Amino acid sequence: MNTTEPSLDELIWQVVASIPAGKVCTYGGIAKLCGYPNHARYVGRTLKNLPPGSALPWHRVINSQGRISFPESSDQYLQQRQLLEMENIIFHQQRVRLKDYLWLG
DNA sequence: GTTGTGACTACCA
DNA sequence: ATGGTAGCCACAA
Repeated sequence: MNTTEPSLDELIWQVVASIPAGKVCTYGGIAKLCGYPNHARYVGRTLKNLPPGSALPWHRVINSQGRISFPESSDQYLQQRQLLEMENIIFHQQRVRLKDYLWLG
């Protein structure tokens, strides 16, 4: 039997893909929208497993503190921050104001 | 089966 | 604000 039911990964991809430019969502927020409120870490793992050339706007996913979940010294941090700033998202020190940019679905 | 780990979060001092 | 901690759950070794 081939269940046409989408896997959790596919669900996550779909939700992430629907985050509008200039907005962000948290890992927990993605999980919640997928119907799995306690799977924030799974969202992170799914994004980590994305192929390099993926068209998914993975950079619009940040943590609940409004911070990028990479060490500040890493290339990944810089890349994600740059992509977000390119969408007119403003960083105050090392964080963005979720109040201004959070996408609620 | 157990253990350690992680692109997480909420809570508390 | 900042740092520590417990809870969380799928996965790899």
